[in-house]
Amino acid sequence: MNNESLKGHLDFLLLSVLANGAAHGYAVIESLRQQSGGHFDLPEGTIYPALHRLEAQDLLKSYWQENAPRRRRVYELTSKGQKVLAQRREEWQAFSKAVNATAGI
Amino acid sequence: MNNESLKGHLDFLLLSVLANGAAHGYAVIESLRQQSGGHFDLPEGTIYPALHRLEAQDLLKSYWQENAPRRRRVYELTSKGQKVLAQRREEWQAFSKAVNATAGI
DNA sequence: TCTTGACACATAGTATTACAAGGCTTAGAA
DNA sequence: TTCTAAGCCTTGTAATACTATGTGTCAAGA
Repeated sequence: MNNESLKGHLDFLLLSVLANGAAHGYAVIESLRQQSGGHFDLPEGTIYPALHRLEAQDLLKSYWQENAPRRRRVYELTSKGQKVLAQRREEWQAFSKAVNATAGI
Repeated sequence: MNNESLKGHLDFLLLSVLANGAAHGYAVIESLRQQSGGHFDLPEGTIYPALHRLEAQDLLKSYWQENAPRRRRVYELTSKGQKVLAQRREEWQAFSKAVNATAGI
């Protein structure tokens, strides 16, 4: 939420959300909020730069959606993004397991 | 490890380790390595500043250990530190639960 | 003896990051 | 018309873990 705990995990979350299907930035924010049970209510200044970063790393590709009531840039996973997502998933599980073990949980 | 995933969680780990008993910096590094199954092998440049930070926040107190073969600064939890640890523990559990829910784990 | 490595502490500087704060546009409701 | 939500963007900032480097002690081996 309002602390530093998200750092280093945001990319994993974004890739996870987009693994459910292509979506534009505002929808990603919505999905994050809903799927996390309201825990991740992230500002646009967090999401948009992160999406740009992931696209620059070839983990996402994007296009302007035509025939939409408002202009929307839609993002979707690349094949590289899918591989990296699988990797990030394992890293997250190893990380959380290690934290739990250290904390006696 | 070598990425940013630790950010915001290191304090929780340090408090957790010291909840098992007072220890000096080098021993904290050892405990972190062992309790995490080798996952957290953190350099001294990470640990010492973090311990100082926690002490500055009154979550730890420290003293130079006398009659030791080498000079050691021993850290232990304050009562405030214990309370904050319990709080951090809940935050971690809520956070990891939210990540898992978002990622479909 | 000399050297290597483990033990033990410390700090200055760096890169990365999430976020705050602001700005822009458009559609639909009040 | 006015307002709000949708939708995108960027600049600057604070916090953080880490790299690199320095200090010194001690034990063991070459």
